[in-house]
Amino acid sequence: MRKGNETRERILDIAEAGVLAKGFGATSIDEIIAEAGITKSGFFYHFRDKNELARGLLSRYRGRLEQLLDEIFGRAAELSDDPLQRLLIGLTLFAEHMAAMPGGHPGCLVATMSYQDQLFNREVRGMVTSIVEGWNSFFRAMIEAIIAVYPLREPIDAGRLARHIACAIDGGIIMGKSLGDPTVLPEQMLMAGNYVKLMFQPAALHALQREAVAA
Amino acid sequence: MRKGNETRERILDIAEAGVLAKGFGATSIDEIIAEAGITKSGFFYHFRDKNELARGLLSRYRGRLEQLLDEIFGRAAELSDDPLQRLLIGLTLFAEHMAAMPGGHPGCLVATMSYQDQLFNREVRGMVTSIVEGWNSFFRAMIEAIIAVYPLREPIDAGRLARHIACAIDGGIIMGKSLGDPTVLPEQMLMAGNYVKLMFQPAALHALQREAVAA
DNA sequence: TGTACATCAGTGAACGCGCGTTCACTGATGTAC
DNA sequence: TGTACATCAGTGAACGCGCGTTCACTGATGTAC
Repeated sequence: MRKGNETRERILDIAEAGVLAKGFGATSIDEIIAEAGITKSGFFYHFRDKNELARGLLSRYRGRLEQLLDEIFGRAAELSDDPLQRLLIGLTLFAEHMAAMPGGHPGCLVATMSYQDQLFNREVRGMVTSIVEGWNSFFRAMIEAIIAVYPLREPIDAGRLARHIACAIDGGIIMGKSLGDPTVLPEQMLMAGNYVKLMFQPAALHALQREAVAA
Repeated sequence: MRKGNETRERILDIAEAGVLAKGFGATSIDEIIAEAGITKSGFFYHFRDKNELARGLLSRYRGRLEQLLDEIFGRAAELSDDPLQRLLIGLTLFAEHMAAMPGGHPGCLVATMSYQDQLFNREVRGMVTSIVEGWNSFFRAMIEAIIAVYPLREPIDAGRLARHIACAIDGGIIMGKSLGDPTVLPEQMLMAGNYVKLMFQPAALHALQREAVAA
């Protein structure tokens, strides 16, 4: 019987929507089971307690995020060999993907949950931290690849720039939500890409500058 | 008797700490009054219900934020006449202010509350939106002042750039919280300043470029 | 192929606790005459 | 200056509801021999 897994996924879907709309604490088990059409004991068959629901939500979220990033930046890698172009194309595709979502991006589970972390046990809090770290190191690796190809006079701190991209995206999710404006997130993804471009393109201009000085 | 107002402020202080740590829904009135050393009825004397507590929290937060921005960017205005320098100096002072806070910045009330907005009535939700809009238009005004002084060939969208600064800061708050690293927020404030600098400084380089082409 | 047993995917009822809210009351301070 | 009344800043007890969790039980499917 595969029916159990299907119910589990349905519970997670309903819970995720609730958490994104109201926060984890305000999303009650009663509410979830009413929408899922099962009894409370049915819920506890799938999740031993509410912390395990949080874990389930986060691990599924992590998986989906990784898959999405792989798809999008994999496609970007097909379109260009240059690591700078790959990042820029990837961010553009990412922005288009978000813009195409009906009603805008649903919001970032991790952001919500990191604001309610007192509600969780140590294990769940550790998951939140490690997802954020993974998100950062994904962008960091891309930036280091760019640095390897575009040698610069002034060193660029890859960690800072990677965190900046991630922060702009997280901030874009929150602001989009606060303002009820789904265009903020894709716009800010493009802004982050433009920042990276500006940080690396001056290298070309500096070359021009040297020529001008020499002439 | 001024004692009432003092108690009200104490309630708000305690509630604010709770909301930043756990979210609004998870911060109970029982918990607040236990720490404040009053009874539950004492709480309801000051706030007719929990929505009014949210309103009180947000209006105090707005006032404090405005005051802080006035101080910091007022100081920046004393230090330079140039609108670009003012923004850069202001963001640097802001970053230093945040870095100096013991244990890092406590986090952004508005970000937390915008994720739990189903918990509030229409009035409170409107406050959240208007605070975010105010935050954006503050930076927007500064950027428009820069644009007025630094004429550019390609127009820069002041709204986007203003939102980018705000998003980077909000994202920095969240990421700092998730990672337990208080250096992320000041770092990202400086990164936002650097972005603005890069967007305006190429103007000088473009002039060089034209010369090089002409030569 | 039939029977015995195990596992899966739940049901139904009850639990105690903590939540936000209400209500009638009170003692200390402020104000009018 | 004294008295009457009003307002301020709360107290204390009770309310009903919704919450997460537990427990004994069950009927349908899968597996071993």
